Amino acid sequence: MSQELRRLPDSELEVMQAVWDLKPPAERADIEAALAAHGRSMAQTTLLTLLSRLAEKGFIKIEKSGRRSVYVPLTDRHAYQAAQSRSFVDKVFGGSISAFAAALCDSALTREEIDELRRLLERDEL
Amino acid sequence: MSQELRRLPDSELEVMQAVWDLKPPAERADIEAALAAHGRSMAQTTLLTLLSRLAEKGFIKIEKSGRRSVYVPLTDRHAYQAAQSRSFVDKVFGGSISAFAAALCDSALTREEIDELRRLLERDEL
DNA sequence: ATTATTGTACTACAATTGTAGAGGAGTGTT
DNA sequence: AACACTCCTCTACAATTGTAGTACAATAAT
Repeated sequence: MSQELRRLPDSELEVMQAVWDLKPPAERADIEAALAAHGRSMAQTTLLTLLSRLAEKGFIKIEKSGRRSVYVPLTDRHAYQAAQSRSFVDKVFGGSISAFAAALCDSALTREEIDELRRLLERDEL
Repeated sequence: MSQELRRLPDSELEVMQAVWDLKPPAERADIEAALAAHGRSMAQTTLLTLLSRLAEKGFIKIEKSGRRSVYVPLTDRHAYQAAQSRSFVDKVFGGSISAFAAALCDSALTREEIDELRRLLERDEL
């Protein structure tokens, strides 16, 4: 399964998010559009470089579909998010949940977001 | 105040955490010990390099105290934690609190930690 | 004084990250 | 067929990051 799910650098993560957002047989143009929709633009070759790095890291698989290539995610977004969340709390808060909670309340999240988070955590608790 | 509080690379963050942990006139040996206490060891010169990088980035100030140098934090740990939390939720969850909550419940935190977090958020909500 | 020890500043270097140009292989156009 | 347009693979390169050796200054030990 998820051997390590190492942290992806910002640019690669942005591309990966686009790949996860799209329905699997995603082509370069689709990914480009998805990124653009988020106000993120880069040279085509830059995007292709990032995609090959993601493939090297085992996050996606690049399949040849004639001339074109299609990019298929090999990792689970939720698994990645969970792993990174754990590692984030450990690295930034030394694993302290109370410090984490304090930061969220402090200024990381708005009051509305905190309310929402609390509600969601309660619901999931059932 | 907090101009940007850019994300620190892992190694620098570990050192910064040690500096934050110690009472302000921290000497290299203290920081070294604090790191060791967390099972983290590195060559003295490596530590010094990281400290100067932290100084370059404005996170600490290096003061000469005779032969020795003392390392003083210039940034607030809580501000850093809050800023990084916000940026983490944005980058990893696209700003979605519900996705964030799901990840925490999923496997990022243990059930006990989730309980604790929920309790803390509720209390802070008052 | 002479030498050993300590503490820090510099220099070094490979790996990673962000970005993109150059160039070759198909495809569509005329 | 010849040219233009696409798309992708390679190569490139500066900045950042992780780590540490060298070298020099000051202090302590003999």
